[in-house]
Amino acid sequence: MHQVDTGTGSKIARARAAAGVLPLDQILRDDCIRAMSQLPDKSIDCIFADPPYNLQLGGDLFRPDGSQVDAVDDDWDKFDSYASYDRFTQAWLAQARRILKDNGTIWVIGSYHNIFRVGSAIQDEGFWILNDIVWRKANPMPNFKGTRFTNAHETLIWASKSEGARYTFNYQAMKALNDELQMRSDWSLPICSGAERLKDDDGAKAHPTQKPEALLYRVLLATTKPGDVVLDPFFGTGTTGAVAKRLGRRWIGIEREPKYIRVARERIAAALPLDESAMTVMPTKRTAPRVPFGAIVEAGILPPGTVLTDAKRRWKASVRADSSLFCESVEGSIHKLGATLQGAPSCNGWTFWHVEHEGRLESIDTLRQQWLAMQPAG
Amino acid sequence: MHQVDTGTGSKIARARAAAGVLPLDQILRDDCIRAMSQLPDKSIDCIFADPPYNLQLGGDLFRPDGSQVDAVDDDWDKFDSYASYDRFTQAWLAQARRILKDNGTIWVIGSYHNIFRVGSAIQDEGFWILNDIVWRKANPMPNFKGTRFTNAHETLIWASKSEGARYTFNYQAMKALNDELQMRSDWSLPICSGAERLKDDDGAKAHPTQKPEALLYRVLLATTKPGDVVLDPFFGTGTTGAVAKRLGRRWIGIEREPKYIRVARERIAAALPLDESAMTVMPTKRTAPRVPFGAIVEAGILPPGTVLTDAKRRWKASVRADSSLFCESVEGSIHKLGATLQGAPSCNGWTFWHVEHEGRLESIDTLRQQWLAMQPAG
DNA sequence: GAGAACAATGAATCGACCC
DNA sequence: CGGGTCGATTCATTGTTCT
Repeated sequence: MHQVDTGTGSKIARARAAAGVLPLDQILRDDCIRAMSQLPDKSIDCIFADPPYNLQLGGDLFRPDGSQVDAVDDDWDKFDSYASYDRFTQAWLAQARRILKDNGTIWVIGSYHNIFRVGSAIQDEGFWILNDIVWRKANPMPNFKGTRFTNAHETLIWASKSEGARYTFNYQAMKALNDELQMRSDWSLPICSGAERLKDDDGAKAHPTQKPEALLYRVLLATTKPGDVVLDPFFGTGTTGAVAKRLGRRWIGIEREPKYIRVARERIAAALPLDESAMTVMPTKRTAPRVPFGAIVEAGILPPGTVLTDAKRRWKASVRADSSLFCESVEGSIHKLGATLQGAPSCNGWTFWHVEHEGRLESIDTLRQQWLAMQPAG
Repeated sequence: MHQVDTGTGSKIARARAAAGVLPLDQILRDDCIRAMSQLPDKSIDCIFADPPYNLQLGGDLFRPDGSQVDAVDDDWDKFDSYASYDRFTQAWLAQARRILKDNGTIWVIGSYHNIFRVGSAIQDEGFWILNDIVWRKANPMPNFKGTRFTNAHETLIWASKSEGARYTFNYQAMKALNDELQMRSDWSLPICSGAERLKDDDGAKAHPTQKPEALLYRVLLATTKPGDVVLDPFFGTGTTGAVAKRLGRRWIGIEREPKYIRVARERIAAALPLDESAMTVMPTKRTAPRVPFGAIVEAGILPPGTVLTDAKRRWKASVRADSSLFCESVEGSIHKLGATLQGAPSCNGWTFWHVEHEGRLESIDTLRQQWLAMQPAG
């Protein structure tokens, strides 16, 4: 039997759960599968799950400046094999499915390490995938060794219990949140840092994978109603609980680590429910789109092989397939090469380089304007 | 035996394939599994696959009892259907793996309908996922009913054949394409439309899921070298072939539908290869020729006794005749001493050490460039 | 006190080559 | 295979210290 960790009243809560009454707004200190197994059938409106990713990291990783990356090396993320991870996934999803209401939905977040296993298991359990959502990280950690693309996103799966289910989707709320445009399946949000990031007494991060509240805010606002019961079987430091409380949803958290529970309990106690009016607005920072010169080349506006020149035709350079320029034996980006040729510390390649067009020179910055005008909004 | 569909010379090409010579720059009109099964082991540098996600196709080929399945079959529930799709996926991935070179990589694109099955199968076959890439569609089709988030992206998986493989990744080229910032795992590109979208004589789109050339452009530029052999087992109307030809890569396409083959062949014939100079990309510095520091000293560019310092002049070290450095009681190579002094695990001595030149500090890396420029070609 | 410079850090499957 | 050496490699944001 799980232990209801509410500080007071845990025996009462346990008895209630056994009697089919939900332990609302509480953290259950237990293994998630065992804790879920004690909750009644079809009693939960929405499940948000952030399971271990099974990262399978190798040795230590150092930044170019020599500092070491603080990796996720916790025991809870270690599995012997894909098969063992799959068994774990199937087991907790089966319980999740049992306790979910027929019109409830489930969210699971993961990365390429685990999300394909999780997605397959969700389908195999009979859930019906409604969307996969990409959380595009505004400020991801770079790839320090230059060996791959910067791993700049995580994936969420949103699924109903079955194909025909009548799930909750607050279409208008999402549209309002997105400047009256339909909310898309890619969400650009910063990672959790700064004041929001929970710290231990010694200043170290309290949990290695704390999710931003803005992410949960959007999830719960989109797919639950006020008063709905939201369960998070991998509660950690309680982002789901804090946001649920703010949005006037009921919540249940399951977490094994007393350390995380302590932090979560304090945090949620301090969270203030929002006014009804405040619930519809959540300022999201918008960043102006940066146009890489490469986009102009990829789009075929300025094909590789095109010759560029400066305004006074002192230098000529050719565009290459990767949008770098070369001029005799020198090469580099539009900015770098412009700087090198002039012997300047820096150079705005957009205004420096020109292309012959109808007999006269045209700055490539005008091409950038054209390209921007061609782009659909969003 | 597949049929080599080149218009002329198909018998010759078939004979060559059987003899272990690849049917380069050709479309094989055949089922993809059978066609791949006739290609030699470890012969392909890169595979790009856009497998179908309509589940009938899996059933069409792999229903357990061998019978044919129509588009809609009530007896054919979704679990049988997933199993069938998984068998199909496993079968073509196994062939793909066999014909892929040990240092080759595979790309697969899909949506939430199939990508989780495919990703799991990729891992189960022993491939090692390097990245998952999100193609963020700049102009997706809206969700007309307002029942879900606008499905505004597709997912690509990029994987090497095994964990330790030395795959091709043109890091600097990608960085150049993204205005000197690391290329991220989310790519914002418009969907294929307008003049690029291939049409039948009656004006209908020639293929339902034609991919934009810009997507393949980035894929091939990032993870293949000129002359590499790229295989597309679901060739469709030949986007992979057209871009491969443009970028100076060899290609092999496999496609069953004569209608698509006809369109693809015309399209690729019309594609123009880039000049070799335009095809060149920023070199990865890891493959640049190595210059021993001793050569700089021997050449008299930096005579023994010269004093070097780091950029912030925190340390001073003297060059000895054997090109080692010493600083007080410590000594070592330019790299080792830099690491030791900083207390870092490693250090690039070329960029760490500087020399006073005309009143300002100059990195010894510029001396390396000078020395390289002095050397006779070859 | 304002602003500049510096330091810290985030779910990461993060090198190549010779002996 | 292990061990040693060369030497390639980071972006956005937040917080702290210095001028």
